[in-house]
Amino acid sequence: MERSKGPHAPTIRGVAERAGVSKSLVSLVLQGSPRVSDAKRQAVLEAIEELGYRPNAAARSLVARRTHTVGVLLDDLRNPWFVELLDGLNSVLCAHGLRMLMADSRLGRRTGEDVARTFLELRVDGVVAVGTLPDADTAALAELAERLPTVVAGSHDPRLPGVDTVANDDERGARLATEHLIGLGHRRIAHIAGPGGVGELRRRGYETTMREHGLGGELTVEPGDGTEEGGYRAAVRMLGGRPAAAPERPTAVFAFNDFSAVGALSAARELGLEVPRDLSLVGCDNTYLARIRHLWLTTVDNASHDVGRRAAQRLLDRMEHPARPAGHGLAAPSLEVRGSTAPPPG
Amino acid sequence: MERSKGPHAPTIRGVAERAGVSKSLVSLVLQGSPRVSDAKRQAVLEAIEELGYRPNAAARSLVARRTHTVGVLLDDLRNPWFVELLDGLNSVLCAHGLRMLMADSRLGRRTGEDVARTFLELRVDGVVAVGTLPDADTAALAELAERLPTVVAGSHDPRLPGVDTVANDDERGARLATEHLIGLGHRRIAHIAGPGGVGELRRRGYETTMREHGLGGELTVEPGDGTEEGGYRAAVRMLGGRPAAAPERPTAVFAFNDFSAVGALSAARELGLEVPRDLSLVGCDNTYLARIRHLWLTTVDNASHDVGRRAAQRLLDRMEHPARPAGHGLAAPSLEVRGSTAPPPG
DNA sequence: TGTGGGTGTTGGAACGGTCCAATGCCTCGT
DNA sequence: ACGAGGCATTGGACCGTTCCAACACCCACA
Repeated sequence: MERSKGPHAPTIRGVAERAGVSKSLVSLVLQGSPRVSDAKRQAVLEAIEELGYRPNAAARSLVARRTHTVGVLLDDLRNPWFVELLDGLNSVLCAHGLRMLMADSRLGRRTGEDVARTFLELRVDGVVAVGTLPDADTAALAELAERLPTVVAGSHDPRLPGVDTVANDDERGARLATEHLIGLGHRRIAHIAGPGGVGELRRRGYETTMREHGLGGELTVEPGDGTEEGGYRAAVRMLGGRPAAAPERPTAVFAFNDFSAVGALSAARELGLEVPRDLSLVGCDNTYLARIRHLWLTTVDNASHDVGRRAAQRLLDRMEHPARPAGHGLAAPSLEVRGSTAPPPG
Repeated sequence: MERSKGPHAPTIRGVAERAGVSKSLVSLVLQGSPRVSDAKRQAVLEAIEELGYRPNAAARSLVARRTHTVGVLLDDLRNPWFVELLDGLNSVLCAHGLRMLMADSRLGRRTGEDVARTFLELRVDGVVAVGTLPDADTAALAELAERLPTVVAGSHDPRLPGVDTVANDDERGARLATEHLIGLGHRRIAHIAGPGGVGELRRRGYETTMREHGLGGELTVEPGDGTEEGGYRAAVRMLGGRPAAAPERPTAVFAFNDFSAVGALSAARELGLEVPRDLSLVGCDNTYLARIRHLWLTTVDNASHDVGRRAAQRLLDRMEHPARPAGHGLAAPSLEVRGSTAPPPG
């Protein structure tokens, strides 16, 4: 761990010496204080430029007790809808001079690193947990929430005291999808379910809508796990082993997410069903998978960018008023109609 | 004496007081020094537990002159192959007690320089730039590289003095793909090109291999931009307007990446060509797109995980020996044969 | 001519750790 | 019996910044 003996990074003292002023004055210039004479300000700025001085964030945050950094806890970077949400988060946080420290709890777990501990040691100003976290991390999040302003984005749980949540209205999104299919004339509409609280909400939205339209007798729910493989298997169970024209076969499927829907798409093709002629298919999340023209899925857009922006707002709010009771926001989803839905055959 | 502004986070002094020892001893315990009596160690650990003490990373790094943090500069989080690479990076860095601070230079677009400034102010111990950066950021990277250990991962340029690079061997990957197609019996093999230095290398690999097999006369290169849309258009230009059985129509296409390949897939279907019966298709990057059974692309796996691991190794190396001349590593790609390639028709 | 208030500038005390030299104590060899 | 040496423990200097109280200085005013 030997350090090169070369000159260390210049400090405020070095700048002061070079400009022929005290370090306090340099500090004032850095903070844009108006009570500095133009001559000295100029001298200081020149010295900074010449030395290539950069303030040391660690020293600064040590005395200021603020790091201007927000910890972002991700479940899995591989999930494409995260990116939209992060973009929304970032735009608002950036505008308020905060930076994001991202940690993928899945990447971290492999090496046994405790992400929560890292955030605490770094004294981040707040934490945003994105998506549904594995149960193991819920305890860690609870511990974080006791000490730091914390917001959950893109998921409704865990509902912890003092933790705001901002999510898309999953139940309403499921309703939009189901109503779209009913509007096209479908009656035998099945659902491929997904895991977690989000999965439950989407299933409930589907079931409620079906019942409201007098289709309670047509309810079909196959469990899935939110992966393409899971969607494929669920679809095979649902559609396979029956002749294509069997009267009880579903004519439409609403899947938990785009991955599941794409799995179902493959299953349909293998079973000789053409989408959307023989089978309509709706996904969820409007990931770029759904935008691929070879797939071109009708899907529910759940306004992730907006969720991210609102989560950031909540966090800023909570940083200013730590004691305020937790709020729970919902963003309005919309339906993105593409090529995987059509009226039922016949 | 004491600020009565509320309960600040406990410090090492608070722990010391509670355990009835000096702050120095607490520090020794925290560092796992063997020269501490069991009794006092126990007392200190209990005090830490009771107070919920966490060391302050800022204070620590202030004196240690190390932050144990590596800045990761991303071009675009949306690009799925990044994730594999990050995973590889993370595994090695974590194992050496370093954490990653990720910054998407596109998210903070207005400020390519700003990301660099942030990294400098935070005094990160090193920087990893992932992928091909936009030109605007190259200057910022050069400035960073002058002051910090810097490694470029997943791209061959920019080649800056003192900057190591680790990338996959793009030329060799293209060679693997082309040879696979030639081995199946194809002769009229076209290429959909991509942007940047990587695009050039892959094109060169394709061209060289074709010539080596006496197929220099069959070279066909259509420009693309690495997107699905670009791949689609290139394929339409290449295949459209000719009867399916035209003797000069390519029987196989090697695309710059999986996105382009998927675009080409859609174009083929629209033109009534069945893949792989009428047209073979090879992508590149082995993203999870290629793994979707509905697409099931033969593709080049460019060992991103390995690239990430090796980039981390380089960085660790450079952090210890800052003056060592820059090295340029290549990871060996492999071919992942799936369902989009077959012998040519007839 | 003294008083008072603003204005520009400064030294020094934090902030929360690490590290080093110095301390006191205990054991051991001679 | 006594100094040497090892060991556990401690105070204090330091890292690079911000902030505050104190300081000269100048000008207006009584």
